[in-house]
Amino acid sequence: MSHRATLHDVAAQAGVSVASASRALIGGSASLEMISKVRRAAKQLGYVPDATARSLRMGGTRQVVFAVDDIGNLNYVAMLRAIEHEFTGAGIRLNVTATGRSERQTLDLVRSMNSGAGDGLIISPLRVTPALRRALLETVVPVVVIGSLHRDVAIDVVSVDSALAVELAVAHLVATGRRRIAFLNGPLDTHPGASRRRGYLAGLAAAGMTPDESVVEVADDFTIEAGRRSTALLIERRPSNTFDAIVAANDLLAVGAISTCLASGVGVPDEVAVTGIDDTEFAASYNPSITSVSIGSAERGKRAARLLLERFAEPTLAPRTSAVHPSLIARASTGVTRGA
Amino acid sequence: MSHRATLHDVAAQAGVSVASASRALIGGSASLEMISKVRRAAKQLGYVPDATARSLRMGGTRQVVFAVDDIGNLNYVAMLRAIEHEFTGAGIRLNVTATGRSERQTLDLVRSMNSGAGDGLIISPLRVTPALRRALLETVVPVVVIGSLHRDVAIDVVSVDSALAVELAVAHLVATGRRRIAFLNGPLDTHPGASRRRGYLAGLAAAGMTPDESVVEVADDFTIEAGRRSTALLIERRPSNTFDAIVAANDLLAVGAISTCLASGVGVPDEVAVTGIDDTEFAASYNPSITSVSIGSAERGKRAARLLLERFAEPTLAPRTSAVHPSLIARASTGVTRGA
DNA sequence: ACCCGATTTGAGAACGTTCTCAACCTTGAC
DNA sequence: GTCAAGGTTGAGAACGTTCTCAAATCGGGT
Repeated sequence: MSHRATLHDVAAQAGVSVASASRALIGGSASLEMISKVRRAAKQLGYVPDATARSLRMGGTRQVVFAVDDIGNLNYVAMLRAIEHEFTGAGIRLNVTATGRSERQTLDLVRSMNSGAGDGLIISPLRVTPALRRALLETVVPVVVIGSLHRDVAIDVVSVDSALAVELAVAHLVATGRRRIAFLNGPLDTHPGASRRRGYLAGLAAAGMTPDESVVEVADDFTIEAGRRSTALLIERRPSNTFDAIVAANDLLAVGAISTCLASGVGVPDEVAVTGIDDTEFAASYNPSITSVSIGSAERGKRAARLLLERFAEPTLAPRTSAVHPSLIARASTGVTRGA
Repeated sequence: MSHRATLHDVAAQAGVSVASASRALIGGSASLEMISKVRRAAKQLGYVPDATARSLRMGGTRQVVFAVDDIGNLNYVAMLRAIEHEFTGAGIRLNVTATGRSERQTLDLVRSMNSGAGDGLIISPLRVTPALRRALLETVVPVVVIGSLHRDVAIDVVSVDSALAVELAVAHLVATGRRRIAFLNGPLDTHPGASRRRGYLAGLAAAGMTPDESVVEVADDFTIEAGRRSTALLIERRPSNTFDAIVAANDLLAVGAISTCLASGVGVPDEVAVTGIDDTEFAASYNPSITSVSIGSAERGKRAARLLLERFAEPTLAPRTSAVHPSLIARASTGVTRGA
């Protein structure tokens, strides 16, 4: 096994032409004798077709890239699983890459699509910069964005009303008797950060409450650690700036908020109720279990995959937008005891 | 832009031969005038080299595959990050694929390496079946296994003494005064499942305790849900088969154990202490924070990446094994209050 | 026996790149 | 003015596959 057997070797071994060998293996018109001869030779040599050569000839790797900012967020894992499930049937391999937090890395990835990194791209970017928007538009393969593009560009999008998600959380807290609702947001230069802030303000307005910036904290990332640090700041400012609830912009921030509250002797949900967003497994399993607004991560992944498959089949389709509706799941962190 | 510009187009635009265009862009011997001419033409046409064609010609995609059973396990995310970090410097793209729990899927993936899915494979399999071992040996590209192969095969391995990890947990529980230590294991047909069971028995023996199978449960997966179900069974059998500690075979099982204990009114750590393994972010952030044995996931990822890079440079190297040592991090779930 | 249509086969092009090789041009030394 | 050495260029092969097209073979109907 000094070197992989090629189709040429198989053909020679079977005593037929390369063209016939290809047909026999791939299923073109070939006699039964030819098929069995070639199959035998292929098995004997341990022949495995070269995907690179096939891609070059056929024009198209059967690979789709899924790009995500933080692979450690279970939110994206749910999307990933749904997408993978949708593609395995179609014989498409999914290539997951974490773009990290640097725009540079994201741009490199998007541009690499033009050099044949895959036949399509599903991307869920936290930050949509003008450069990224331009890069996405210049991509030669179809792209589906999970999130928002801020502007009307000719790209398929699966979106969710992120602001509404926060409004639902605020409404739930108001309905369960909370009166001073703090807000633990993620970075404002991200799409979720910006729209969730809008939702927070809208939610307060709907309840006839006036916003108070002294109970609003902006974490520098959507992570547990960032949530911890920002929550500590919120607690420090009490009791002069008091609150009886925290709306966190995602589940990881909510976990950071709860753990910091408890460590500081602030009872959850007795003194402070906490809500998250994403409805990850993390939220359901935490102690106390965390009330969270589902923004349909699995559903969004599924839809993104289908949009891409449809575009593969029909490339001239007009760009489409698919919206998923958020829904709140009440749990112990807002005083709702779990049913059986 | 009906169709991507090729090197041929660039050469025509610049009025030179394809060979010269290639040299000018790649850095072969070429005059300054040639370089600037070709660069200009390339920019003008928006030329991006085709990775597939280059791979075919050069023999080798600059891509490495990382295969993992459960991408939802933060343990693997830590490995992933470390591996990615190691590769980005070398200009290698990492292709992550979750093989799910089916052996079939894993085998397909490993075999796909022979058709050019990547230049190397890092795999962390829960179950090493004879078929998988054979497939790994037949792989034409270098493979690094994170875990264990059960047998002496000519493949690079990064291992950790998984049994010792459990022994450390048992010793810690004994040292903190626990006397009846239950064991919440994962499936026995997995490598971690089997070796952690050995560690549990060894740990008990070292403390002069006799094992009691009525306080041992085997979950059918290394997940929170499975941990919940099995812990419920353990609790059901109390108080006739009582216990004051649970050693869980990983952090997810530990979370399932704690949440089920608390839901059943069993205090943690007062009545029952719980330990996990993997030292994931989950363990550190849970309430109570979970004592866990770190098995150096990030370190193992880093070493695996380096082993692979070294083998790329020196393919004839003898197979090596690199071992990481486990270490226990004590937290609240065993009654240790966290320091500042 | 002959011919027409249908099926099977083989030779070779093509995908886009890099690399080998020979031809060409420059430069400088005698 | 000639020659050698060195650098630069272009033609074409090669990577391994699929596909087009024409040649060859086979079948049956007269």
